This record gives sequence, structure tokens and C-alpha cells, in this order.
Amino acid sequence: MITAGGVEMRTRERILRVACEVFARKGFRDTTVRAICQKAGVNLAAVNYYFSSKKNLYEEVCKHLFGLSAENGDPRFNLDEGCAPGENLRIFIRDLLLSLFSHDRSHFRHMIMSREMVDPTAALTIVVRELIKPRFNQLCTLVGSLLGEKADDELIRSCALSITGQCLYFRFAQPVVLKLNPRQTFDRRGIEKLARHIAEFSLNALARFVPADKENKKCKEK
Amino acid sequence: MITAGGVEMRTRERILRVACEVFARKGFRDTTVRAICQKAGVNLAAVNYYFSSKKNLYEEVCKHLFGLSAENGDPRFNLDEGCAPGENLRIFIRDLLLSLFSHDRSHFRHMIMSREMVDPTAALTIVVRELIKPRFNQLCTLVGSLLGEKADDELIRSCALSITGQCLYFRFAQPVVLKLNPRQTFDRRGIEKLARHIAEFSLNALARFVPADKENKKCKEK
DNA sequence: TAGTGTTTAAAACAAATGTTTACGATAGGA
DNA sequence: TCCTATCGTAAACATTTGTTTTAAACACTA
Repeated sequence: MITAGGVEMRTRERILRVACEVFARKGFRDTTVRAICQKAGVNLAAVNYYFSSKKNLYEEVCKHLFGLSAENGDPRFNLDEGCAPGENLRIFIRDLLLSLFSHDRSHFRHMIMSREMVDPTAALTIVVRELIKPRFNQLCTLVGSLLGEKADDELIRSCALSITGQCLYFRFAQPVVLKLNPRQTFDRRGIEKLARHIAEFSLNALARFVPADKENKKCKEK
Repeated sequence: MITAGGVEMRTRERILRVACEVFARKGFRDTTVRAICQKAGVNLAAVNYYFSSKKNLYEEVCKHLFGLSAENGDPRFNLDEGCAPGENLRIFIRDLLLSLFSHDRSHFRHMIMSREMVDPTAALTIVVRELIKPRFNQLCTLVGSLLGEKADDELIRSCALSITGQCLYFRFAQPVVLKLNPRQTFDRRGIEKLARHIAEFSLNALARFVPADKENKKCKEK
């Protein structure tokens, strides 16, 4: 029967929504279908009815969270073409951090991403292709223009990894960072401050890679 | 009866040794006591006999891997006091990376550390206190001497985190890094090269933080 | 040798958990 | 109204898995 898009979609949708959160918080193995069903207010058999298996539900969750869709939007950041590359790098880092520490849907994305890094599954390929790679290429373009024409591709990628590494570290190693630097906070103000530090640190580093005569751009104060 | 330190230690020791590896590779939840016992060649009941529970075995593994002991040695690196701070930073970064990517016992340490970051347990406190914190303080001293007297504690810690972040990122996000930069390798040569890059990147960054005259502080353009 | 405490071995137990089944409810169409 | 396909529900099922039990093997001692 053609589903009217009403009732019968609701429970499938509810399961998917709840599963995103539970899988993100507890990981695949520590998540029970009973927990999902209870939280979603549906019968235990519903998961197997709609998704055929727990494993398949997890994959659907990943597709839902990481797949290209209107809801997810373009993973790349909106940079200002008119701005200097240095300024755009600041924007990039800030947007990445805000995205990494947001509390909306993308929050679950990054929690699952962390888990995939430690325990990779087939989903990691999707994550990298749909979410990480586009941003990384965008960053490489930025770094390339900051390093100048001389920079080879290898150096550009290494520097780009150094930049993303700093950002991701604060996200993944959050509990450790808090123990090492108790003053660090991860509210909006803390993130903004962190973004400024990473941007400055990275811009400083990049500036020294360019041969002195070529010194350019860099919004750099003074 | 006083155990002669022979036979009866052997199976306990075997369990502990195997458990380190299995817990590191598969995580606590995905590890079964049956798998450990089979791999160790001991009976199923041995785990509960010697360690009373699987959970307790995991904690013993963590104490064994991270606890202070002659076997584990001082977690701090051997820097050359006579060297310039910049050279010592290179040594620090290189040693950290070699340690992170080693294939001996400390390999398991870092695998469990990654897991603890994503799914913290009581063991994380031990890990930070015994392994991470001493190294971090050592790094802060180095960074402090590179930044000069003027640098406040906050800036020193932020820069130290930026440096460790780069190193840890390559360790934790290894599968992602490989997809983003296919030319990256993690053999000895690859690690050495990576160490040089991170050191150069970081030294460049730090060099620019020291006031040419005094004009540090944020560039809060925009 | 008999005895005592310790270690190993096999089986059993109990709980958790993914999955399936069987049945009832509902709604839309002939 | 009756039929059928879909959905919801409760129970049952089968497997995995941590733990316990029971007894045999072993080592050492009096």
C-alpha cells in the first residue's frame, strides 16, 4: 500500500533519530536495540522490521548523518572570496571549531567520527569522502595561497594537516585537554579564544615558511 | 602457601600479557574473556580466578601498562640540557612521535589511550597522571624558554597543546590521514620526516610569538 | 603416606541481547 | 462487507558471554 507519509514513517524516523544520538554517545557495541526502542517509544521488533538488523541500522545512521543531502548541506565553509587568505584561514579555523563543538546534529557526526577513527568500520570511508575531504581540499587551497607559488603539494598537505590536527585534537582529546589546561573551556567564548590562538599559531608558522623576500599578505597586525 | 614464583605466576602473567594486547586492539566491550583465555592457552575460569572479574582485569592491565614501574621507566624524554631549546624541541617531538608509533609495549599503551579519550573510564586519570602530564610539563618548560620571559602561562600551555595536538592527531587519526595524504607513511623514515615537519612548523610559530619589540597580543582585526 | 592448600579443567548457570515468530489492529480498495 | 497488505505488540528463541561451581590434578608438608 502506498504509505501516506504519516504514521508509518513516524516510527522509522523516530528510530533513526534516536539511534543517531545513542550510537554517538555509546558506540555501536555498547548500544542495545532495546535502549533505542525504549527511548524512541517503539516496540523492540521495530528495529528489525524497518532496518533488518542493528548493524544495518548503524549504517543507515551513518548515511543519514554523513551522506550528501539538502539537510546536511555543503560540508565546505563559506569563505569570503574578497578577503585575504590569512583572514579566510581565521574564518576556516573558527568555523571548523564551532562545527566540532556544536551541540546540534553535527555534534553526533563528530562523536561518531571520533569512534570511527579508533574503531574504523565501512562508514569511515563515507565520512572521509563526504565530510572531511571537501573541507581538507578547501584548506589546502588556502594554505597554498598563503605559502606562495613555490610551495610544493607535499608541504601544503603537511601544513594543512598540522592545522586540522590542532583543531581535532581539542575535540577528541577534550577530557585530556581539560586536565592539562584547567582554564580551557569549551563554551562559545572558550572556542572563540581557542580559534584565535590556533589561527595565530598557524599563521605564524606559515609566514616563516615563505622566503623572506616574498613576505606578503598576512593580515598580521602591527 | 608461599608461591615459589614459578608455575602459578605463569598463567596469571600470560593472561595479563595477552589481555594488554586484546584490550588494546578491540577495546573493553569487544573483548571476550574467552578470547583472552584461548589466546593465552589457559582455562576460561582462570580470569575470574586470578582477577575476579573482567572489569578488574582491565584495570590491572591499565595499572600494568601505565603505572610507574621500573619496567615502564620515566615517561619523560631524555633531553640534552646543553642543547638549545629549539634543538630540544626537535628531540621532544621526534621522541614523542617514535613513542606514539612504536610497536613494542608502548604501542598498546597508546591504543588504550586513544580508546580512553573516546570512552573515558577510571583508567584515564591514571593515564594522564602517569604518562601524559609529566611529558606535557616537560614540553611547557621547553616552550617557555622558547617564548621568552614575557610569555604568560596561558600562552605557553596553548602552544604546548598545539604541538602535542599535531603529534597525537597523526596517531589517532591515522586512517584518515592516510586517506588525505596518501604519500604519508608511518615507517621509520616517514616518522622522521613527519617529526621534522612538525618541529619546523612549531618552531616557526613560536619564533613569531616572541615580540620583535613588544607587539604581541592578538591581532583582532575585523 | 596422608593431609592441606593451590591451581587447572570442564561443565553449568544466569543474564543480556539480537532476532524471529505469531497474532492482533488498522486502513484502503474491490 | 470482505480481503489484503502493512504496522504494532508481546512473547519466544537462540546465541553470546561473564561468572560460578564442582571436582580433579598438583605441590608441598608433617
